[in-house]
Formats: sequence, structure tokens, C-alpha cells
Amino acid sequence: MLSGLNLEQKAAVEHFGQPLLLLAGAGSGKTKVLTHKIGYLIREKSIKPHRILAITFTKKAAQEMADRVERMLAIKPRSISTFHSFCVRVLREDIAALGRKFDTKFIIYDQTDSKKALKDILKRFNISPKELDAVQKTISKAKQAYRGGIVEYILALPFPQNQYAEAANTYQRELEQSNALDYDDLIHHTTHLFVTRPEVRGKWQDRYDFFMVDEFQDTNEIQYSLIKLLSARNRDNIFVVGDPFQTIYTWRGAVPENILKFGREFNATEMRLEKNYRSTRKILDVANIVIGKVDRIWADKVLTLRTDKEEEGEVEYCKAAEHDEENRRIAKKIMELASTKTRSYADMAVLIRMSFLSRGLESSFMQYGIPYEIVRGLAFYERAEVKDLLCYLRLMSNTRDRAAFDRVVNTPSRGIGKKAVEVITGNFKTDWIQALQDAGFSARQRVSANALISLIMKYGAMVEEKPYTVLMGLIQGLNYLEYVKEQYKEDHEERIENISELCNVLLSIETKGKTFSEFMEDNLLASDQDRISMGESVKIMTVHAAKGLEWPIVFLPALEEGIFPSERSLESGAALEEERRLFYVACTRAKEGLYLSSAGYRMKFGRTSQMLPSRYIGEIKESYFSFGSDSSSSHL
DNA sequence: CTTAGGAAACTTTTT
DNA sequence: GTTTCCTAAG
Repeated sequence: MLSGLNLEQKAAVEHFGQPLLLLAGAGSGKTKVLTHKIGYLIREKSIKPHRILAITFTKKAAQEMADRVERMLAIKPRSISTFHSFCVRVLREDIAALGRKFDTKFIIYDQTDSKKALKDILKRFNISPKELDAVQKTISKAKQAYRGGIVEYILALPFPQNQYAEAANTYQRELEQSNALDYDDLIHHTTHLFVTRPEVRGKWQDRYDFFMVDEFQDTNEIQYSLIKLLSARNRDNIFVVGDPFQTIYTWRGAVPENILKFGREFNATEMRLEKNYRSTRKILDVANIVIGKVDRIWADKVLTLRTDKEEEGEVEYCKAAEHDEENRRIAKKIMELASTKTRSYADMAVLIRMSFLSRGLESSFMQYGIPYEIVRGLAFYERAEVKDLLCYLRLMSNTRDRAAFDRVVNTPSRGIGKKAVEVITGNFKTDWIQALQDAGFSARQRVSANALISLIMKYGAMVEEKPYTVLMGLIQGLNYLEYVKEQYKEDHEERIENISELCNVLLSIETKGKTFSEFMEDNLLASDQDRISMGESVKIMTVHAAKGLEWPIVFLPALEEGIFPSERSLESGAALEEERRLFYVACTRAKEGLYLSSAGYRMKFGRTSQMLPSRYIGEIKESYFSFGSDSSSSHL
């Protein structure tokens, strides 16, 4: 269990009997430690595999850990999951104990669903839609803080946030009515359950003997509380891993100080991994230069990455006149590297600060015939035609789902517009079928409403088990393909392609015997990383999505003030610190080659504006090398 | 209630 | 350059 580990890694694996805080730098082999630790606990400490709860940041990380453990021990560990999927597991079992309208078939609202719902509510409360993001953020903050009631928490905030309390309350009631939870609710309601229902808490506490949390710097306040609650009966059997310098999620509530808090409150032993096994020397030098200056509270936690690698590796910076040229140069470099036989396209990734940057890269890669793949969120499931159809299935599966109802009720148009929907909403008692039945309509609307009702009722009973069959019937019943041809004249072929792809996906779900709800849940809890294919292609993705991953060759384009660091971060010191950490994360993804670049001019909102090279370039140049000032491309 | 057309707003980062 | 919003005619 200890073979192939260095001294520090070994010490962390063998440590037992007291909480352990492991500060693990980028590429220092922390996944190795985590998996060997699981193996060690099972083999040496006779802890049952399913009694070890390991929390990771993404499903992909969980999957990878589970695979490695399985290869090592031929045992499939069942309790490696993300915070969100762990909470889903708890709630599927015990949500009734909350004493609300939810039942175990609750659904999860994604960002779009919850934004739509909230937008509607804001109208009713005469709050400007401009404040939508602020309201959503406030609600999220209230849920993450977990100080009793959400409404009370918001009321206690300063103006104008305290004005959002009523809207927040309505939002929560609507979610409940829809049997729906948003991402924050998953964790909030679970914690609430554990706090208020000792018997539920006790049951879950007793299920586990050992706790592990990865990426601890990215936990938020409520996740910390949740872990503390869960481990209360086994306070010594907890192991957390983190790196304060890879904190890149404070904007969504991550509290890196949780690392310090954990050290204090759990009286944890602290260990470090500073030896880097990933990157060559030049790459680490660059990363260390940029991360050099950090907040004082972290002064004694600084990890300086070291390597024994003989190879120097390559770091290059290239300044192009404008973004098209930059993209062309990247494409050329990729072609050049790929032609050497030692490199394949799959060895390379382009990491970007903002997703719109992928467009230019995409068109230049297309021109050069470079196989590429843009890794991004739910793109496919967000296509209008795909979402329409899925919302029909959602509504069949859960006739309380308001977001699905709103989308479906008049798509394709059936004469039930805004006014009519208001009438229906006023009639809502138990579910949308009932509301449709009870609404007073004109004769024509009655006919369409009844058609919709019978369509939903016809398939309602079988949608879970036979989603593909239902989808096919639905497309027929709605004459949906005709509607798409009519509605989207220009690109209807592509859209029909998408629908056909959706059919394929649901067919495979149906053949595998998975239910529709399981399929939806999988998708909603998946991370960007879960959508990366193994294919022979250059991956283009955001730096955030690349966290925890590595490639031999990494390109970092658009290193310009206003892009990286981003425009919005320029006003705040804390935000700039986070940009710096993000840049550090980006650099440390590379094993052998790191290609930095910027452009002098870039298109923004369809206008060309002048750009200055990022401050990070300046810092690297200054402390690293003599640099031909006119040369457009330099080796470091 | 629907549709078409033009204006306005818009880009961080995501489980 | 693209998506969303708004208005007015049918």
C-alpha cells in the first residue's frame, strides 16, 4: 500500500488517530495519497470500503479515485462523491423528514431554471430585472451561510439586499411547489435536516467511520458545517487535502480560510507535499514567480514547488498584432508539434479565461484542419429544441415542475399566451394538469389545453422507464419536426440533427435500464470535466474547467489586461489575488511545454480595442530573463 | 395571441 | 458579433 510513495506521501497515508490537514501543491501527487489512504484504511485498519466517505470537487475526480482504488484492491468503493451528489443521496432517502411539500422524487433546477423562475417573481415584486443577478447571489449567499431561515438572513442584510427577502421567500415557495431544489438547496436542506432532526443526523453519522475531503480550499461555509456535523462522532478520523493557492472559487462562496479553521477546530496535524512530479523546471519557475506574492495570512503556508526533473521544458511567449494572428500562430504551433510523432493532438490543451475566446480559436483550428473539442457546460442540453423536448418529459415525470410547464405550455404555440398562463397559474393547486383542467378558457384554448393534458397523461406513466419511446411518440404527437422546420428556417437541419442526437442518448438510457430522472440528475450534477472525451483532439476549455487536469503541452492565449486578469477583477484587491491564483493554476497544468501569448488588438462587442499584455507577462519577463524587446516570440 | 423587425444589452469563472 | 428585449401591426 505504501510502494511508490515518497516519504511525505507515506507519512500522510500512514497517519492515523488524529485529524490530518495535508497542504498539497499542484502536481504533488495528492490523488495518489488519497487513493492509497483509502487502500491503507481498508487493508491495515480494517475499515469497510463503504464506511469511508470521500468528498471530491467534481464527479470526474470521484470517478478517477474510485477507478484507481478498484485497480489497486479490486474493490469498488461506493462512497466517493461530490458534496452535491452526497446530499442528493441523503435527501432521496430522508427529505420527508423536512416536513415540507417535497417528496423523494424531487428534481434539481439548474441555473437557467432558477433564473427564469426568479425573473418572473421579480416582475411581480416590481424589482428591476437588472437586479436579477444581485438577487440570485443574495439568495445563494443566504443558503450558503446557513444561519437559520433564509428570509431572516436576508432581512438582516444592509440595503438594498434586505429588499429581496419577499422575493426570496416566494422563490423558495415556488421551488417547493414544484418539488424542485436548486444547487444551493441540495446542501442547505441537507444541513438543515441534520441540524433539526437528530435521528436523521445520527443515522448518517453512523454510516461512516472515516471522512476525506479533497480541494478543501474550495469548500464554502455550509459545506464546512456539513462535514463537521457528519464527522462529529468520529472527529479523529478525518483527512482533508487542500492548497490555498489554488483557490479559484471564492466568487461562488468558497472560503479558503476553512483550511485554517479546520486546523484550529479539529486540532489537526499539518503536513505538506511540495515536490512536484508534473512539470519541468521552467514551467515551475514561471508558476512560482507569479504566485510569489500572497496574502499575509497565508505566509506560513506558502508551498514552493520543486522538481527533480532533468528536462528544462519549454516556456514561450508570443505577442501577436491582433487576435486572428494570435490564433493562427497557435494553430501553426500545434501543427508543428503534432507533426513530430512524439506528440499527438490529445497531448495539447488551450486554456482560456473566458469562454467567448473559444470562437476565434475554433475558426482558426477549422481552417488548419486541427481536430479540436470545445469543452463547455450543458451546451447541447441548452439548445432550444433539446430543452423543449426534455421539458415535456420533465413535466410528464413531475407534473408539479413549473419551469418545465412554463416552457412547454405554448411551445409550439397553441394559443395559450401570457394572459392564459396567468389564469392557469392562479388555478394551481396540486399540479399543472389540474391547473390546466380548472382554468376558465375560451373554447379554442380549451381544445388546445385538453390536447396538451391528454398528451402528458398518455405518457406520464411510462416516461421514467421508456424515455426514448415517449420521446418518439411526443415528436409525432406534437408534429415537432414540422414545427422546427417552420420556426427555424435557416438552420433547421442542424436542429433536427440535435433532436436525433437526443433520441440516441435517450435510447441508450432506455436500453441500459436507467430511468429518465436518473439521466437528468446525472447531467445536472456532472461537471465540465465529465464532458471531456478521450478523443484524439486538442481540448479548448476555461482555466476553471481545467483544474486538477494536466497535459504535456498547454497554451494560454489572450494574456491581456482586462482578459486575464479580467476587467471586473481590476477594481478589487481580493479579486486580483484570485486572478493570480487562477493564472498559477493555469501554468501548473503543463508538463513539458507552456505557450503564453497575447494580442495587441482584440475584438470586443464587435469592436476592435487595443490591449496591453497582462501584468503576469511583465512579472515573468522582469524576474526571469533578458528579452529581445522587439522580438515577437521569445524563449524563456 | 402571434410575428417580425429593430434596438439594446451583453461576456467572467460553475456544482 | 450575438442574443435578448420591446413594440406595433396582423
